[in-house]
Amino acid sequence: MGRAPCCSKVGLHKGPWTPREDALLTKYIQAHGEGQWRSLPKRAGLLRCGKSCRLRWMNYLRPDIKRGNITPEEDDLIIRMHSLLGNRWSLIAGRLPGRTDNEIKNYWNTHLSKKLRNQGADPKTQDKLTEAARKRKGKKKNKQKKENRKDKGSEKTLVYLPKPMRVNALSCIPRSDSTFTLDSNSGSASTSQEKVQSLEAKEVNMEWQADNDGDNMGNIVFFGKDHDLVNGASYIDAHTDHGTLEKLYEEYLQLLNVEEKPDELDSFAQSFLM
DNA sequence: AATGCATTCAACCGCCATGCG
DNA sequence: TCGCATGGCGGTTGAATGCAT
Repeated sequence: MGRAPCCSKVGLHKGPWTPREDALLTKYIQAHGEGQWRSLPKRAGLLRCGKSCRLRWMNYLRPDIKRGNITPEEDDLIIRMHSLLGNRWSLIAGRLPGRTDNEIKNYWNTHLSKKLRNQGADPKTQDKLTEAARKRKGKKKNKQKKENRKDKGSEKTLVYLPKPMRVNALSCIPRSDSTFTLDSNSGSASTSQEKVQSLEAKEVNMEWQADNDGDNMGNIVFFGKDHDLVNGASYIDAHTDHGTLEKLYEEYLQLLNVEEKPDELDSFAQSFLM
């Protein structure tokens, strides 16, 4: 006997959503907000699994979804982010406002992996963080690895975190008022230890102010709690998507510093992925 | 026009993490 | 500490569509 399914499958609709179902779901969420996915279908009058509702909303119906082709700049960023993060689609998506993890995953599988292959690169070997990601996931296959890591002792590798920004997939997408909060850590302590402690202690709420007169991403500026610029380098004044995306990627490179600090990569990955 | 193969992407599935009682 | 409910993630599937013959 396994675990009970997330919802009763009996009598539930499957497959493509109808416009009516979309309308019901959208209307309900607009009125009551997201969450309580398990009970949502019943309350919304939908014969769907809660997970299906959530997926439909997250990947398709949300008003802030950016439809349309992936731009070359996004394309480039996805490739490079993937080289750093591996198949962490939600994390990658979090850095591409308006894009969903599913969309990026599909785009990777259909376009980019092929593109890389054509260029003579192995799409799979790109992901330097895949191992760390797998460990985090704690899937059965890797449980032994996880145990081994435990056995190495409780010593926690210190991680140098210049100015990591934790941006989840949702928070990265501008709300209708174009202002939303990001979680970020601001690190300015002098030693690694202090940095980590400082980073853990400080949660700087940042606002992403994006003007609305153009695309989803216009000029973007990060502010600290008191609307001061955070850490100087966190200031992004990008007049193009590419500028913003490039900046984000540069930060990742800086954070990872893969070649020079290989031992720290995994720890960083862990902390970053938390 | 008909057929078969290739590609795309929305949706599903199973698993894991987290929060709560 | 344990078990359950729920949310979230990544891998996979399959229907729809495009394209070549």
